[in-house]
Formats: sequence, C-alpha cells, structure tokens
Amino acid sequence: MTTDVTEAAALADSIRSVGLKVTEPRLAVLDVIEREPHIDAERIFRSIRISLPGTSVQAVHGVLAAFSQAGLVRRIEPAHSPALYERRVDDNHHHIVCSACGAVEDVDCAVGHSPCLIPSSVSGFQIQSAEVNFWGLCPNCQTA
Amino acid sequence: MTTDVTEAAALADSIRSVGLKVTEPRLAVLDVIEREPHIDAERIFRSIRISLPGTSVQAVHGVLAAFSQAGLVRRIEPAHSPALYERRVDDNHHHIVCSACGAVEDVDCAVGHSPCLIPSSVSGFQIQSAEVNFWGLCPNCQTA
DNA sequence: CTCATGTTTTGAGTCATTCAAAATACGGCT
DNA sequence: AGCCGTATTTTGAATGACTCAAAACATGAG
Repeated sequence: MTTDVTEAAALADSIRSVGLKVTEPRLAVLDVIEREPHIDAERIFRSIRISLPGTSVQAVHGVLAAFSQAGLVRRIEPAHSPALYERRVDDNHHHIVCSACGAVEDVDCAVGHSPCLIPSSVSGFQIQSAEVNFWGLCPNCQTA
Repeated sequence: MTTDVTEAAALADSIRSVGLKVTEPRLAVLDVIEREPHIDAERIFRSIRISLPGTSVQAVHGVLAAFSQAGLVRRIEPAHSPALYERRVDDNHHHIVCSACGAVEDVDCAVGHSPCLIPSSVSGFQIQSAEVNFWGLCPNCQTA
C-alpha cells in the first residue's frame, strides 16, 4: 500500500525530469496513477486524502492538469465517464471499456503500429492522432 | 431554411417508425440534426427557438435522449466537447475532429469494414463496438 | 539560508446534463 | 369529429466534473 523510498525517488525523478517541482500532492497523485491506471480525479483524491488530509479535489485537478500538459500522464475521456489518467504515455495504445461496469483495460492495435489509423478520406484534414475505444463486456459482467 | 411539406412528412415518418409520438419539438430537432450533423444540444436549441419560442434546452435534451435510445440518432462524445448528434446511425463510421476549431467530419475506416477493430488481446472482453476519433487540423486551420 | 516563483489551498463559479413535478398535447378510440 | 389516457414538454431546481481567481504556502536556485 505504501511506497518505499526508492520508489518515491523514482517518482520524484520523473516529476523533475519534465521540469516540474516535486511536492507531496504530486508524488501522491503519481503514485496512485502508477498503482491503479485508468483512475479518475475523484478516486485519486479519495486515495490520497488519507495520507494528505489537507488536499482537495481541485488540487488533484491542478496536479493532473500539470502532469498532462507536461506529458507525464495521459488523459483519456471515454464516453459516459469522467476523465481517466494513466502513465503509459509514449506508445499509442487504445482502450477497451466494459459497458456494464466501466472497467478499463489497455489494448494494442491488432494490425501493427497504426495501420487502420490512416482513414481513406480525410476531407483535407491533417491528421495528428487517433483515439480508439472499444466497448464490450468484461469477463465478470459476461457471466452476470 | 424552412422545411417543406414532404420533408416534414418524412421526418414525421422516421419518428413514428421507432414508436415515438410526433411532436413539434421532435420534428424541429430532427430537422436541425439532418441539416447540420455533429451539432450539440445548445446549438440545436438556439436553432429551433426561433420557430418554437416556448422551448428550453432541457426539452432538447429530452428529445435527444428519446431519439438516441430509439436509435433514431447517434450520440458521439469527443473529448473536450459536449455531446454531438448525427443521423447516420446504422453504418459504423468514425469521425475526425479539428483540434483547433472543433469542426467534425465523417470518416469511413480505410481498411474495409472493421478490420483493425479486432484488437490482438482483449483481456477476455466480449467486444460490442468500437469508437474511433481522429484529431487533426481542418483545411481552414492549416493555413491560419 | 533566503527569496522569487511555482504550487496548493480555499472558495466560488461554470458548463453540460439530469431529475422531478406540474402542465400540456398526441393519437387511439368511440 | 371529439374525448381521454398516456407520452411528452415545460418549468425549476440540482448534480457532476471541472475551471477560475486570489491568498497562503513551499520548493529549490542562488
């Protein structure tokens, strides 16, 4: 549950490496995201408030905004869900969401790197990125 | 700007065909979505309030909820945008959004019907649908 | 150790949407 | 053609997720 010293140092290093100051709230937030990917701001807040009694949800949003902008975490926004955050940031992977319980898992695209991500007609658009979300039932919800 | 009689009748028919009652607000909303796809609730409201002075945004949301549930319109929720509505509902097409101005265009997947939409590993999920959003710059925003 | 600047706190406000109760209108039936 | 039950809209309030702003505070460069 608790982070050991070397782990904390690693987190601090990643924060410093993107040019941000290392603070308690930032360490705590990054730690939670690392431990539980695809988590939303509210749940991050509930997770860190035990060790950081003075924190607020707004503070968490502030930290997350800084992290996202710095490229330290990725923010995903599946339909019908608040924004979720994860640390896998450099590979363009996608997600599968359980339409029943909301569980989220990472998915690598089947056809290689980004093949079907070059659509036939783009109406003159200059494509920058693609976002793919699968919807389905997770193993648990299939039986229930 | 105004809908002629046969057009109105066609709209009424599609509404009836999904088992919903035909009302002024519903006709107006469906008409606007047909005329301007990828429009949000607020803009639909502003568009119909001229001919329907008594309407409210909540009413529009009500109509849209009924339409979506009945499968008459499709609701899409791109990141950083309110929900958008469109009438193309039976083909699984995707969208490209301008990251500068928010313009949205339809996109058919390049590799056929839904090829890369079968991811390699699905963690035991039973896939129901896939949602693909491209992000880029529209022709206008490329020059500016 | 000190201080400027970056962060967090605190509190309020916004946007998109939903909920609930009362008023109203659609359309099947006579 | 008119009536009535029920679906729909109106009206008003409330929610969830997030943003904004000012004041208090902490980090880390010097």
